[in-house]
Amino acid sequence: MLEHKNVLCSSTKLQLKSFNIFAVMIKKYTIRDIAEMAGVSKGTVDRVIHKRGKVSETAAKKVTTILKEIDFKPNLIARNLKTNKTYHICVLLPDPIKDPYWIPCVKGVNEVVLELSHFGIKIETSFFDPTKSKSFTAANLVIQNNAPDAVLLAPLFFKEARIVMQDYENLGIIVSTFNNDIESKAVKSFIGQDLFQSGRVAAKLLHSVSKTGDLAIVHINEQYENAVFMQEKERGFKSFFNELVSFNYSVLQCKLNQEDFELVLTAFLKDHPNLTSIFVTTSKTYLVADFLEKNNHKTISLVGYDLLNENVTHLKTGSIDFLIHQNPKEQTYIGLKFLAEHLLFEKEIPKELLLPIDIVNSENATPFMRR
Amino acid sequence: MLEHKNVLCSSTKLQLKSFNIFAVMIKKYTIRDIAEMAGVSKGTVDRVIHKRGKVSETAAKKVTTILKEIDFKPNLIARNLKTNKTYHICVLLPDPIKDPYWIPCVKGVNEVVLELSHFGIKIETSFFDPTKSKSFTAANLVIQNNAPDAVLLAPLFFKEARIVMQDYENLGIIVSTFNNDIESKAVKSFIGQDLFQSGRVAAKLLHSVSKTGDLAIVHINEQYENAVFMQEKERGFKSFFNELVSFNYSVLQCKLNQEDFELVLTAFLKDHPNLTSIFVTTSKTYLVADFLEKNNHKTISLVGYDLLNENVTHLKTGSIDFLIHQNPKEQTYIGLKFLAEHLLFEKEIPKELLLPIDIVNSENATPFMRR
DNA sequence: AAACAATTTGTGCTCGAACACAAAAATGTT
DNA sequence: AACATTTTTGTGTTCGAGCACAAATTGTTT
Repeated sequence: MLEHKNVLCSSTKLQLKSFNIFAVMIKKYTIRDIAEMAGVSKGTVDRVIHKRGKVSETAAKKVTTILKEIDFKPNLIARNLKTNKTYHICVLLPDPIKDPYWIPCVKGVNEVVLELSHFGIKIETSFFDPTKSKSFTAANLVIQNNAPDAVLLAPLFFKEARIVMQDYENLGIIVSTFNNDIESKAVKSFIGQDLFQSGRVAAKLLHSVSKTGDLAIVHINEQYENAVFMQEKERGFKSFFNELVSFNYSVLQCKLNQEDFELVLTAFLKDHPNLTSIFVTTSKTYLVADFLEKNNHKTISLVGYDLLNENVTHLKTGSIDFLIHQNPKEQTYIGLKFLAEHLLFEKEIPKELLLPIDIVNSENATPFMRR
Repeated sequence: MLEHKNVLCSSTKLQLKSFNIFAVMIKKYTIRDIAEMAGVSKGTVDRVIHKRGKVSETAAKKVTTILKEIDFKPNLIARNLKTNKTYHICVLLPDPIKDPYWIPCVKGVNEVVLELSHFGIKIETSFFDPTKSKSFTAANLVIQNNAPDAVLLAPLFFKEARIVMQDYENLGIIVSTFNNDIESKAVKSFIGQDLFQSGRVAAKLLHSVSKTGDLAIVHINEQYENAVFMQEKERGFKSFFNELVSFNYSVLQCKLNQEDFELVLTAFLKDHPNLTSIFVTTSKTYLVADFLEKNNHKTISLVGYDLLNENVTHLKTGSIDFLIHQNPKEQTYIGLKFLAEHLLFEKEIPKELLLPIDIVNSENATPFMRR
């Protein structure tokens, strides 16, 4: 049924000489066709295709030859109609109430649900507390008891996630991850961004905004979640300036918590009067922006992460220069769709898909948020 | 078959109390079910659904009531299997040999072809000369003679496109456009970017790189193609600086052709020694970058369009500061997929979809190009 | 060679919607 | 009332793959 003709027109002259580059008019073979060609019944062909055995060697050989020869692709529509099977996928997300970064993921899930509504796909979403690794482990236990066909999750806790992955593998449950790569061969697929490169993007942005003065990398709430992943961004950020010839300013580091925030940051800024740029490695960028705005540090450039409403507000008033969009919705959408299509149509899932690192300023924020 | 359960866990305590927010376990009704419920035969139900007539008022009413009550959705898999119809879509692109900007579009088309390979969709691509409006018109004539079910095209020539659209409408052929919006109600759908906003993004980028000095908008090869669309970018660009309080530099304009390029640009730069920023409104940005590099104008910031290899090279050497990615591949992909899903599954197509305006610097270019 | 078991092969029904055609009911004509 | 005509309704087959079960073939034992 797949047909794709490519017609080129030699457009130097007005007259259109259209000819085919490749005219794929693939004859659609059915199991019955193959049966006839091989001189057997469709039952036999079916047995060969599904390796159900109970086929004599001679018959098997005849059928396999023809199968290969014509590159037989079964009609998935018909298969789907017959089997009428419902696949079960669980999605595990950090609770969006605790961290609004994850809100768009729910939308991504819903989009897949809508798109695949004619097919037998049951999707169940559950949440864990992004500040508590035990909540993550417990949530995975619940899912494992549900025995779904596949799972999509954001493995916020590196160590715990790697352990949990083993259980899934033993249970024969396919797992895809997104947002954070835990580099486990037990995961089928990872959808996310290159965090090292993401740090380099931030570095380049700050460097193009201001060429002089010291820079600071700010980590917020590093004790929970994401520690490994923040470091990756830091490494990328530093690598950019290391490669920069004739760069003679400092790249500093500053760790903040939401509790002692103001105190520590005030002290830090006092210690480093030459500071012109700040890179915040999390979506909590607005906290720093709030602070800079209140304390009238208008000259400091700021780059951070994610299109939370608070961040975008600061982007528009100018207290944040750029945001890097990690596109959690798209990550979820793609990860889930891959799983569904794998179950339904036996599509191959890429081991890793790195999405583009989106740069956002005051003028292009809206369409990203609307999507 | 559509099922989506949402399980929330009150994650303040470790114990997971999971409960359903909405458990959509939609009972899948078949035509036969409805027939039974209405006390008629499946043939009658079928006639009602397809408005084939030949049904008594009483029977029709009974069926319609139930149909509405349970919000009946026919099994599209079964329908597709039965009808076994092949839909025909034509894609018309500017010849990528004449303008490499369009190369990614072909990849976008191929992706749809692959994804929908199990369904009856025949896609035919043809090209026209982007420098000759007559070539565009002629190509559309060829397509109209082919009588496809739907057409996706990039209407580079505003006036000619609006005329051609009428013919399609009269022939009952669905047309979607991408890249350029010709604002005709004869087109089913437009996929693209907000060009006005795109100009504003460029303005903001140049403003964050250098706060002082005059700026120039450079149009290249305006006589062919795109004139209307370049102006839209210009308007956006200017609007940004008009809104900027205490901005007292000039926003100049400069029109170039590939023939007299060096001469005119040399003269222009001599005339405006305070120039610090250039905005090129087309993918030919590399021409300006080449010039600036050769003539040692290192201090001038440059923002332009599209991830052509030549442009990206300049991005990495630093002679282009930012590129705006118009994402032609994604535009084609989405436009085509919408059409296919509309034909196959009667999905609604949005009248307009504006994709995000992607900002690209030296550090995030690669993943955009790989996709 | 008959009787039986084991293996191989073929047939026919199913999934749900579409549609052709046959059957039945309603209406019209004499 | 008898028959023709039109309108309405019901039945059965099809699409292609999957699978249960029946039929046919081969092999083994006495």
